[in-house]
Order: sequence, then structure tokens, then C-alpha cells
Amino acid sequence: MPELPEVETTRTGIAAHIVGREVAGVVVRTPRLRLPISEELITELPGKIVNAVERRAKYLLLRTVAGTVILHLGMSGSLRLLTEPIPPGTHDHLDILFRDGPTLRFNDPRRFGLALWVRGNPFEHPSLCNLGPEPLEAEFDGDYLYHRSQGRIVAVKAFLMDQHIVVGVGNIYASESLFLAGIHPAHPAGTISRARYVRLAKAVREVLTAAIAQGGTTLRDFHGSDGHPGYFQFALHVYGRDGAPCSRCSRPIRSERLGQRNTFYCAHCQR
DNA sequence: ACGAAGCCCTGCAAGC
DNA sequence: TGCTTGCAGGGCTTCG
Repeated sequence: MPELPEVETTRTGIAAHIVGREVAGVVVRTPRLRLPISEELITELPGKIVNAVERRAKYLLLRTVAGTVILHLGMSGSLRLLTEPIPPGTHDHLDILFRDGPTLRFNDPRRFGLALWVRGNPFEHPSLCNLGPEPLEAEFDGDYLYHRSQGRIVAVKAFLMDQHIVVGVGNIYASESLFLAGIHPAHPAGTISRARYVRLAKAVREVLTAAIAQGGTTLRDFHGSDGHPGYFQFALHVYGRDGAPCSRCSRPIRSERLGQRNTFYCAHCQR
């Protein structure tokens, strides 16, 4: 699934095509996602003009004057822009049709995604109101991570993936960031120095920025809204490279389960 | 509050 | 070939 770079790639891919356009209709085929698609999406969205497409964490926000569509791609979701009618496939759960414009189609095999209609301030929604800072904004830095980590014994990788601490970093980019920072993923978060957190914050920014520039990471099913894959998978140092030589020291990359998730690291370069 | 584990769901690959 | 098992980019709930 989409982590921050994939969601951002999706956002930029769809924004230019739907901002300023009026929603002509909404088709819901499978209402049961992580939360049910609300009836209000069908009754209230049509006729509204999308003023902006924003991203907060891994959520996409389609803003209108009357309310906001909150979309989340879960583990396997993707959005696609259709310029001509294509018969829906098995997991095409939602279409948003635009007047004299494309159709935005939401596909999500595992149905861990989300499509909600929220009146008022979307950032007050329970899913959005307790999130940590954006990793590419100024509030996120080494000092911030250091302060939040004090007293925490959880593995630094799980700490980094905690959306209350910082948003947008999932299983791929957590492994990659820790490799670049030279930090072992199982290291207890509260025992890492301020200086090392400065390196980690910098690594997170670098990895996410580079991944966005490459259109995200395509492991199996992610694609941009134009149907094209991302290319950052060719730049991965550790994720999915179990047994392959470390790009820095040539020793084999290891994989280990940590906090229910597969974790990749170099035991020599990461301490 | 924190941390660990289980669960939601489908598809695919590996192993028998 | 066909079955079972485990695993997959996330996030929420529950339990200790």
C-alpha cells in the first residue's frame, strides 16, 4: 500500500484533472470498507465543485464548499482517472463522476481503505485529529523525535511508524530511513541520542522526497492515477532485499519480524 | 499512558 | 493438481 509518497503521487496525479470541476454523480458498488461509505457521500457530493485536493498523512481530502471527501487507500487501494467509460472490475468500489470531465475510480482489493463525507472541518474528524506532524514540514526534526522518544521502550521502527509521532512513514520507508541513518530497527526509541535522531529525521525527509520524485514505490499493485507504476523500488537499499548484499558494506541484508511487520536491515551498518 | 497482539479483507506464492 | 498456510505497502480495538 501507499505510504506518503504513493499518496502524494496520487494527489498530484488527480488534482489538475478534477480541481474546479463539478461532481456529476457518485456510484457506490461496495459500501463496506474499513468504515462504511456513508449515504451522505451519495446524496451531498453531487453538484459540488472540488476546490482543492489536499493530503494529510496518508489521507486524501477532496475539498468542496459544503464538505470534504476523505479518502484512504489502506493497504491495497488506488485511484485512477478514467477519460472514457470502462466496465468496473471486481474491486472497483467507488466512482466519482465529473461533469464534462473524467471519472475518479477507487479500487481496493483488501478493503482496508476509506471514503467518507465530512461536513465542517475535516481535521477535526477522529481519524485526523490526533495525527503527528507532517515529516516534510518544519515542525518535524531531530529535536522533536528526541523529545517524543523519551521514556519510550518500543522499538524505534515501530515508534517511527506510529502515526501519532509522525505521519506518512510505513513499513517500506521506516526500514529505508533507519538504514540511511545507521540505526538498528529494534533499538529502544528512548535510548537513542539526540544527534542520532537528527540523522534519522534527515533520512526520513530524504527518503520520502526521493520517493515522491520517483512517483512512489511499486511492489505489486500500486500505480499512479494515470496507471503508470512508481520507480522508487529500484532505489531501495534494504526493503525486500533479504539476503542481497548491503549497498554500503556488501554483507547480506537481513529480515526479521518486528512488531508484526517484516523488517529489513544491515546488522553491520545499523547499530 | 504505553506496548503487544489480534483483527479487518482478498490475492498470491510457497509448501506439502 | 489441489489443498493449506502465511504473508502483503495500514490502522483500529482490546487487553495486560
